[in-house]
Amino acid sequence: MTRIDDVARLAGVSTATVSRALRGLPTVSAATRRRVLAAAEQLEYAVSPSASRLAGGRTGTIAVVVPRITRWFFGTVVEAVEDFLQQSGYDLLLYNLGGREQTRQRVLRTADLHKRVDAVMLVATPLRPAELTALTRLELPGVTISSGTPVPGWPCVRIDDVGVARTATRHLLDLGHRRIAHITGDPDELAYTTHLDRRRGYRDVLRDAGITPDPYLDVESQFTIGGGARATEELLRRGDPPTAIFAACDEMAMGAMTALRDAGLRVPQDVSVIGVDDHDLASALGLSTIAQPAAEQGRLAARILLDPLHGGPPAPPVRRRPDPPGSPVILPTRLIVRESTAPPRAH
Amino acid sequence: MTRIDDVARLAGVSTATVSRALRGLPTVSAATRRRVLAAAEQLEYAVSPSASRLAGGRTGTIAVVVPRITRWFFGTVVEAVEDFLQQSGYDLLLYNLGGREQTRQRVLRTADLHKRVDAVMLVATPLRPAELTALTRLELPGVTISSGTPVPGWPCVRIDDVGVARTATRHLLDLGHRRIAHITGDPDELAYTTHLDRRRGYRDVLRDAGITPDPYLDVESQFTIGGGARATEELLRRGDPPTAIFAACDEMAMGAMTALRDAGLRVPQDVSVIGVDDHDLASALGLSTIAQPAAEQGRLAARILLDPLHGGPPAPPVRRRPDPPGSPVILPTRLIVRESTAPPRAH
DNA sequence: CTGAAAGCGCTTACAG
DNA sequence: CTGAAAGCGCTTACAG
Repeated sequence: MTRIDDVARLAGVSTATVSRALRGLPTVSAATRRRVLAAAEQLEYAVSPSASRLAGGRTGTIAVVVPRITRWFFGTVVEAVEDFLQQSGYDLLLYNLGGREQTRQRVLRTADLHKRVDAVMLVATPLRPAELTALTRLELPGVTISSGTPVPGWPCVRIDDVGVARTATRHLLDLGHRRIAHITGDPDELAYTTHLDRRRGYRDVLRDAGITPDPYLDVESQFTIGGGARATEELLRRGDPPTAIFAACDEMAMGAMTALRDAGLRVPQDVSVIGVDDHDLASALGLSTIAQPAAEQGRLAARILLDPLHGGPPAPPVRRRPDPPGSPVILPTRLIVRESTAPPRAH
Repeated sequence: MTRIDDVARLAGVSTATVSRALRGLPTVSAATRRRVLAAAEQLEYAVSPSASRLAGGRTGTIAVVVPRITRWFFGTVVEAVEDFLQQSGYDLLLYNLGGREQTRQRVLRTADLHKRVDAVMLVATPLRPAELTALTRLELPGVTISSGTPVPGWPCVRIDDVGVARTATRHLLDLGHRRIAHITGDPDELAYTTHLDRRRGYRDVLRDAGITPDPYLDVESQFTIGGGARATEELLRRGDPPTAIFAACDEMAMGAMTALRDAGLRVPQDVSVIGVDDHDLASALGLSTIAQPAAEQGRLAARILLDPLHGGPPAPPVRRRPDPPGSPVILPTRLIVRESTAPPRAH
């Protein structure tokens, strides 16, 4: 493999100059830069990341932590982030927690993390108090997406989860529903707030309409298709089924549709169903939903993260954001009405 | 951050000994090892990957290249691979091609890759001749999953795509169908063989049954839900619809079910549908399919890749597999009959 | 705008 | 089983 001194020799300059020219630093004359680039091209030179990182103190790598890459939201976010990082010349180090305690500890072993990446993106990953303390002490730049623990100094990109639930529930009320159930996920997980926020929005709107939220119509399970199915079966088992179900995500809504069908109930004639996300399959299934911009959240978070990291043209390594940002960036969501929601049948 | 000499000082040994003890090399006395580990623990020492990589010549990183992480098969594979690598102490560098020429070039810029990772896993990513040549010259260890270009010296983990198609088609024939359509994906992509293999199995079985494959019943689109829907719409537009559709993957099958429903046709009463994968949603939708072990393929491929990489306990860096493996490892698949396939209605 | 030299934090022969 | 020393391939003050 060609090294930097091969390029330096061919271009007739020092290795320091090659380094500067290749990184686009402004302190290199146009003529010299041209010669260096030509030499590098000719020798098919690629910088050694290990050497560059050791000498420069930057890793050029971003850690992206997600609960489960196979869930629609996280896959979509990662795809968008990877795209952005790739174009910016950063590597993406993927951590898929997958509910494994061991992985979790490895990721949040902060000394490990600190020497491995320049910044961290935490997607819907709530932190335990000890983890938060350790991470904060690191002074690594970072960004969070979606609900989770706010990390001091880290910007946050998300949607308005309470608002989303309000919109969904109001849509069902507007159609004339009164017995509206809610199914949601992950009660056992850490300090997730997504399911709490969405439940809050649901209850608030019911109360505004003069309806007392009925605990019997509120079932927790997992944020998956199977979780939605199980929650719905539980709902049906309790007797006196609702005329509408607000599922905390589309995957759960799909599970609900299946469980309803299996129970001989038709959607929307017998029971209306609405979810949250606008999953790829939602339109195929005719599922009404509150669309959230997943890719956009990933892209924006990546942009925010890299912006201070670059620290301007001469790119001195910046170890933390100059101005710790305040409130989260809230991206808009919108109601999409499809075939899975309709007025309840007359009594 | 603590460095190796901090640990050495506390333990009262040289940095060389710390290095050996921490990596578990056998040439360290038990007592010394204990002291080193205690010191490292006490100082919360974590090795610097950059320094270690530069000095050791190994990156401890595996590149995983997938077409689109958001597609079921690839997400599931990546999750399994990440799990395995994580447990083995390797980092996973994710490359999501996403049809972007630019990313593709960056990934397959071999000098870049060589300095960045110890090995490569190529998932369903066919190579252009120039890419194959460059990659082969690198002498990097690697493994491929699913169809794609065989790389000399790289093992391959996959399923029998021809066999899968045969089983699916035969299932439809056994039910009594004669007008069986096939919808598949990615004709524009590079030298994919998946769609070719599956088409071959489909045609072979038809011919065995004395049926001449009808090009009018064979539509190409994309390997996605939308692709399946579009292919099916095209099929219906051509008139005289089939009584059954064999879709090259479950996502296309789901799109087909939607398109059929939109056209006022019922599944399976009017048209039977079968896919390939056993996607998470397949059982929810009652979709008959040929199940393939996606996670298992990822896990196995990771194991194969790391096995020679470790090269035994003393772990000297091995640059290529000792014995270039021969034929691919073929994992079993199985027919799962659900509600989307049934005998055709009597004429 | 450019170069010589030090240094980033490890691992690896080599010697004992 | 252990240590002293060289070296991995860059980047960064520092000096000019």
